[in-house]
Amino acid sequence: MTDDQGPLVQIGNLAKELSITTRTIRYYEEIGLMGPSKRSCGGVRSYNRDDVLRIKFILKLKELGISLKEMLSLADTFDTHNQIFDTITPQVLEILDQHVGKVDDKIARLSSLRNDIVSYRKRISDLLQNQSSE
Amino acid sequence: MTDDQGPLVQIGNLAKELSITTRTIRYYEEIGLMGPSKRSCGGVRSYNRDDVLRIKFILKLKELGISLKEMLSLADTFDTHNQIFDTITPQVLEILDQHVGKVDDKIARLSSLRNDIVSYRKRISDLLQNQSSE
DNA sequence: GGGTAAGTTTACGTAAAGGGAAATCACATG
DNA sequence: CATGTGATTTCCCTTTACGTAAACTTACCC
Repeated sequence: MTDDQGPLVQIGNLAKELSITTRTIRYYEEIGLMGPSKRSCGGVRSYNRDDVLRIKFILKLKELGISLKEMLSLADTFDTHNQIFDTITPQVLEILDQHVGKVDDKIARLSSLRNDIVSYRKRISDLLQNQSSE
Repeated sequence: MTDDQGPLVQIGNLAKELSITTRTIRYYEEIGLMGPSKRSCGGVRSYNRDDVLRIKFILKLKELGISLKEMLSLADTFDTHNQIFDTITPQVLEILDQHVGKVDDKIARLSSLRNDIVSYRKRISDLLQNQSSE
């Protein structure tokens, strides 16, 4: 195990690099998504390459619509094993699959909603026609 | 104009009839979607046929995914004219059209999201395959 | 040693659409 | 009259993912 995990970066620069705010990073730590970050003597947070990978992974899942809460249920597995792409992946695959299902549901609901709107629109529109011809 | 708008109904019965809670009805009044309801001497709300129609209309729009805020922008027109299906409909049609557009957008975004998830899933899955064969 | 940029914690605020509880009031009936 | 049921107002609570402010400390530069 190497304690030297590459260059350390501070929260501000990391946030800038990832186009998020420092608040977001601290929040992820706050809710337990990140585990306590290493601090310098003065208490300033610093992040190594693995930490950065982890945040990027979180952001990726978020982008795919996975909620932070859902990620938290994965966090345990995250933490028992430091290796992200080993023990974690099967569970992630499962979550992703579930999520595809959810997305499909949403799409179906929206399509049906679209039909409802269009047919309701037609009803109103017809009503308007009849009124103006009276 | 007839002041006699049919039978008056109280909030509890109305709520039951529409399968919503009394809180919801009061809430719609609270945010200005309904206008102040007529009160009996004691201050008890009562609703006539037009009020009921209006709430039903609101619920219908809500079912179609129109937010209460969007409805509020219509509320002015609602209020200047008592006739719902006369002056109001063109605006409603417009909102509905906009809404179909929004729904289409959402569907498109979800479809693209679906692709992202599936391809990300594949990447992880491949990674897992390679690792286990090493 | 002074200035200031960036870090820290703590804690409250936000949007949406109401839910739920408390305390008081209205109305009908035995 | 007492009681029970339903209505009334008012206020805080909920969820999600942070934003924002206050008050303070650290880090860095000249």
